[in-house]
Amino acid sequence: MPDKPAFYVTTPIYYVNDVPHIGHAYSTVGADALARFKRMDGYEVYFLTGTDEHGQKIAKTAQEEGVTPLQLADRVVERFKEAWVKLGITYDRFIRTTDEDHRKTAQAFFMKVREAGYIYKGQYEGWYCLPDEKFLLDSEVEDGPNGTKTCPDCGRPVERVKEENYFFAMSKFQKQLEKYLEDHPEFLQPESRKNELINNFIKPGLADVSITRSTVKWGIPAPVPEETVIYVWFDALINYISAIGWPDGEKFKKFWPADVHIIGKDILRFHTTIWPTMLMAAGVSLPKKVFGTGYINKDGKKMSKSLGNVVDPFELAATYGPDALRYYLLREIAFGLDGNYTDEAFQTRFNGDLANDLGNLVSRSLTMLEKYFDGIIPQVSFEGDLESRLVITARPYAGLARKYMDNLEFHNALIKAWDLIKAANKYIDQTAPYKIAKEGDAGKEKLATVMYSLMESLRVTALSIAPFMPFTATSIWKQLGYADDVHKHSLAETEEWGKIPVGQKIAKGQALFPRIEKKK
RNA sequence: GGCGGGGUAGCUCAGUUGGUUAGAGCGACGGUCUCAUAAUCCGUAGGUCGAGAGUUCGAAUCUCUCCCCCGCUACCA
Repeated sequence: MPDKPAFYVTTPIYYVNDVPHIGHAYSTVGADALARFKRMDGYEVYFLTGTDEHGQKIAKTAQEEGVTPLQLADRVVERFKEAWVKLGITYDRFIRTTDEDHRKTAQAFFMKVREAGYIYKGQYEGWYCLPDEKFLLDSEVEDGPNGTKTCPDCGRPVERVKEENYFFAMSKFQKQLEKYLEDHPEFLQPESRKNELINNFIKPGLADVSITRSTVKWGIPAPVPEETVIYVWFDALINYISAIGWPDGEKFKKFWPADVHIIGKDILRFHTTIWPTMLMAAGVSLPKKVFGTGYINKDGKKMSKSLGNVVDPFELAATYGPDALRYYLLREIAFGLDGNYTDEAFQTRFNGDLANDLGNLVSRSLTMLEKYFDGIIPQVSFEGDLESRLVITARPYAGLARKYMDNLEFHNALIKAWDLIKAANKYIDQTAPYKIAKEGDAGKEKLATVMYSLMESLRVTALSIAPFMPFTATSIWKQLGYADDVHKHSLAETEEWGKIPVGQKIAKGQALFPRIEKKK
């Protein structure tokens, strides 16, 4: 078997201090659509997701709940895994930063960077709140009376302390990083965030970062004589290579460098400063692309627990189906921009695009095939202009979708997939098979052509939407009478016309997307 | 304050390197078919392209000034 080209996509590893929410669902669904698309397009894909489990916050939350940090993490991890099953996420590995191989790799990576001379001992200076046993940043402390500083949590005065820590000499990679960004314009995406990052963080100068914490206990022990743990970010970022067996695992050799790290815009910074310079320090090549997604607002406002306007994606998926949620996220919002969720927009997308356009097309087409040909796909007898128009609509999809998917423009790929759906609805109107049917035997050949063309349209549609709406694609595929798995088929098959087997018996099912009755 | 991104039909947005009457979807209005989830399909809607000035034979698209909105400016993940 010839070697397939490799494709490696990652999501962020989610911090287990919070249960899965729509932001997690968004980036993960996007990564999944991309992974599925690439698989269908002939790539050997490795799709990584997981959880980030170390750090002071986790330790604190666990303590408050009277469990160990690991117990807390175990519980939240289950929530994530369940969530991803429900949304049809096809990850290859769910990595946890508490996994043994990750811990070892993180330590080895630390050693490697240290041996390379980029880790040194230094003084970390900052504010410390003694009662809370907590380090605070300059930006976190608040002004107290007489020029003193106070703790934002408890209001008590903080003191200036020094801690001996290990530092990563990020500043040494200033020039190298700037050059890399210049030479690789596609590295930092979306474009709109690029200057923001470069001007704010990179050009002003990279500062060395303290990468050990002796006051934090919950973390990976640093491979140094002192008792101290590796700073969570240094630990977490390494997941992308520990998951595939850096430095000499087979998977690492095959899949690294990653094709794209999909992340939230809030952590774009870490992925375009610390991460690339860490890799430079260790002599590892850099990922090809880092893509920051936007936030999803509710009714134009930031979602927050205090506002009580948090949208539960899993409730939506349970009510309207996982594909309705996936479709909304990928079609309504341009990946990379901030998006908005409203019940109205969801309903409009659902009824308009899914129920009326797609669901109804499947329904009306299969019903007619049952009525006119007992559900058996007839031999096509001729092809006219109207049929050619369907073919012409279907054929360019694969090429355009490849281009869009490489730029993570999911919404554009979906718009193109809908071209055929719309064209097929129009085709029915233009050919009016229900009228031909009344002509009896005289129109039989013509009717066969129309019905065959419709089945072909559905076949191509099922393949086109499979990466985005896997459950729906499977349902259409089965209704078309196929016994195998639509997801095992290839994107290239959308470019061919006339593949659905004559004589195949369809099996019409229930409505794919029952219309949502208007509220209010 | 600094840096960045935007202001285009009622709403959400497209508008490549400046070039004929500025586009799509949704909504609205009118019409049509009847296979279908009262779905589809067709037509209509006329927005000073934030404001002003400039460059040009010609600008939504380039330059300048101004107004408004948003994001980033944290060794928290």
